Amino acid sequence: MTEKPVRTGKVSLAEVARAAGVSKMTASRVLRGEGGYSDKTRDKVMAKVDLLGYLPNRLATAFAGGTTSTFVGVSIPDLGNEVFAQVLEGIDRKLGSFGYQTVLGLTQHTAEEEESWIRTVLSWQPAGLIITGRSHAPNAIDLLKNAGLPVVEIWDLNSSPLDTSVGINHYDSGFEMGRYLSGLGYRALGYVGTWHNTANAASARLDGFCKAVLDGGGTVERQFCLNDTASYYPGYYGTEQLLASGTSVECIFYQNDAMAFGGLQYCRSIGLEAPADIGIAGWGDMPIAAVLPARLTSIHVPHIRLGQVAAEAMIARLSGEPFETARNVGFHLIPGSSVRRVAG
Amino acid sequence: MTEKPVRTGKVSLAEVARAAGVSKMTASRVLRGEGGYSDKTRDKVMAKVDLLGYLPNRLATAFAGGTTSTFVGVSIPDLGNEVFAQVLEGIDRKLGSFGYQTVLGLTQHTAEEEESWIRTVLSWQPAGLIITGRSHAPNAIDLLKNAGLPVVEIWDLNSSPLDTSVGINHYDSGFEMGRYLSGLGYRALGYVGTWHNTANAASARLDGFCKAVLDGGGTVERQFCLNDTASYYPGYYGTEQLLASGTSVECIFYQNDAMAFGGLQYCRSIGLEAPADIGIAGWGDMPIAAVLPARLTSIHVPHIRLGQVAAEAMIARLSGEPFETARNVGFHLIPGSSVRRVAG
DNA sequence: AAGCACAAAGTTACCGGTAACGTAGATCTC
DNA sequence: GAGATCTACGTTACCGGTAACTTTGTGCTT
Repeated sequence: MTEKPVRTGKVSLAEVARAAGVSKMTASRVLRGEGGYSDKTRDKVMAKVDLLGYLPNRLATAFAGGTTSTFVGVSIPDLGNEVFAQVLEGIDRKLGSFGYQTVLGLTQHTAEEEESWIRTVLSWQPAGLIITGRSHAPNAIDLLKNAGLPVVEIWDLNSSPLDTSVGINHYDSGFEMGRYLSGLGYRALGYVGTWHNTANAASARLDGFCKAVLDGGGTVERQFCLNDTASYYPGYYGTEQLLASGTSVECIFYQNDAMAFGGLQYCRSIGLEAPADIGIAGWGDMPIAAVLPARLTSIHVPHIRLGQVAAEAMIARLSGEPFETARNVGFHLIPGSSVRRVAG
Repeated sequence: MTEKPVRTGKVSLAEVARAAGVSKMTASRVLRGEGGYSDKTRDKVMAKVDLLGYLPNRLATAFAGGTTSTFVGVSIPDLGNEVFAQVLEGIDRKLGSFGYQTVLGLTQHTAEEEESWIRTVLSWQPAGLIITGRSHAPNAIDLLKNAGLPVVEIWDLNSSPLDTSVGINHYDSGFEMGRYLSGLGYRALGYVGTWHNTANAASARLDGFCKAVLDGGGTVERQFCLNDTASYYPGYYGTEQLLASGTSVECIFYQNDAMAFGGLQYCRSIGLEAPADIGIAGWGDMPIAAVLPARLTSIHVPHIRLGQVAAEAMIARLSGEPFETARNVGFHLIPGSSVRRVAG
């Protein structure tokens, strides 16, 4: 049995200090580079750190100092929707580069899941929370207010947020799409999206869209896929349902590009081509749009950037630096060629 | 100035106990439902918990009891690749339902990022770690071994893992695709993927693929997109590069379905249709495949289930229950109609 | 050579819970 | 009715760090 040079199991600061022949406090100072020790002492301590494979216990540090942890709780509805995955990627990369860790929570689009997650994650004394959406359970709001930590609400811009909001105005983006399609002459419009029992950004888009279409004298036929992820197949299936409902539709607006692509494929499968036979509009300018032969009419949103800005907002709040109450990262309409001008 | 009923800021167990007129220990017992207190005492304590809005400090609990935390570190290369997003979703949902929290780490496909993340996350005393891939930095391996906690390596099945492995045999999946395409008569094959400076599952697939193709007397022309996310556009662009290289290629195997779709679109843009003019094969059976007019030849992998099983493995290890050293969740080839039988 | 400033340590107490053990009073047993 | 047992608590110590304070030693002034 040969003795291993590196110890298994936990090595505490006290053991390092004992091995180096100094006090815990001196070892602590060395490890934090705080100063107040000689070069010789530093070398002695660091040598033992390496030898013993010491890993600091951040739990103890966070707990002891009253200094907050480096956790940031991030809640996202689901990851099946590429858009949210990108936002999360933007957040985690930026947070990570500043030494913070993302504690993930998938809320499945329900306020109850969100509340329960908030309760749990708060009990871990996070530095702050980034949560998706602006509508929360009343209890959740109380929890967040009482916690007294930075809260960044993302996605749907909230001009009077709990703390800080980063996102875009989804209502406006829907409205702009509605106005654009109305302007092209479309009157009989359709909408295909998913439905979760929550007021969310997608429903805000739909509201804005309907307002613009109705203002223009048109109508909107809606089709929802219940409790589904806003991905390709629900777009395909939802379109089938919508077209089977009997009402004639000249142009369909989808919850996002993935659903729009699914819809495009369904239309093609029954011999309808866009934009000749039917108009197709998506939302989000998702990666797939870049490879389609005809540019998909959509709304461009800087997803990754949105995540990064949310993380920057969190870091600013944690450093005590100022940050706007509401930061709009903006969107713009991409006309595309999956719709066309039609006779009013 | 009206007094608010609910206190802001932190309320400690000691304060609750004092308010209820009992000792900290009794309050602690009530909160944990451990027994050893009267109904009257329970009610008194719970009333104060509600009144003061007490939230337990799990940091202190985890720190104190020596009981491990409920954090599970999960490292994933990136989220731009839908496949990983789905795996993560499977993991987080399952972990969450057992009361564990996911601490996310995006390693950007580099062993250095992974090592630095492992070091950081270990210092938070997680209950366990789920990490993607089987090749790690030597230091990272030491860290994991010394940490003495459950480690589940996912994605690329490892028959002699650090601890537990959950995944599929990527080499075999590539081999099977290679054999299938060879069997159809394809000899001049192409591969389009991304390249990161790490031995990863995708390169194992390519190795298996090449072996099978070479065994069948064929050749493989490779095209890599450096440091890119395996998504639609790199597939499009990589195909352009491959076809521009001059060598003639009858059929292209892609790193995944998203890239295959990108490739399909590029081919179409230059007048090549699959399977008539060129064969196209993907990998992963991603959501988009469900809405394409011609079934994409691919390898089906149960992504979400893989994540769930990984989480189950972790939970089993944490509960001290047995779990296989290596659990193969399996794959199967989907013949599809984006390839065809050709003259040998 | 006494006095002082400062560098380089060590000591003590504490963060918020929980394990382990102690104890007073009620109930049971024979 | 004395001892045994049980219930319902309270006390103490500790987890692994760090803040705040104290002590020791060294060199420099004057």
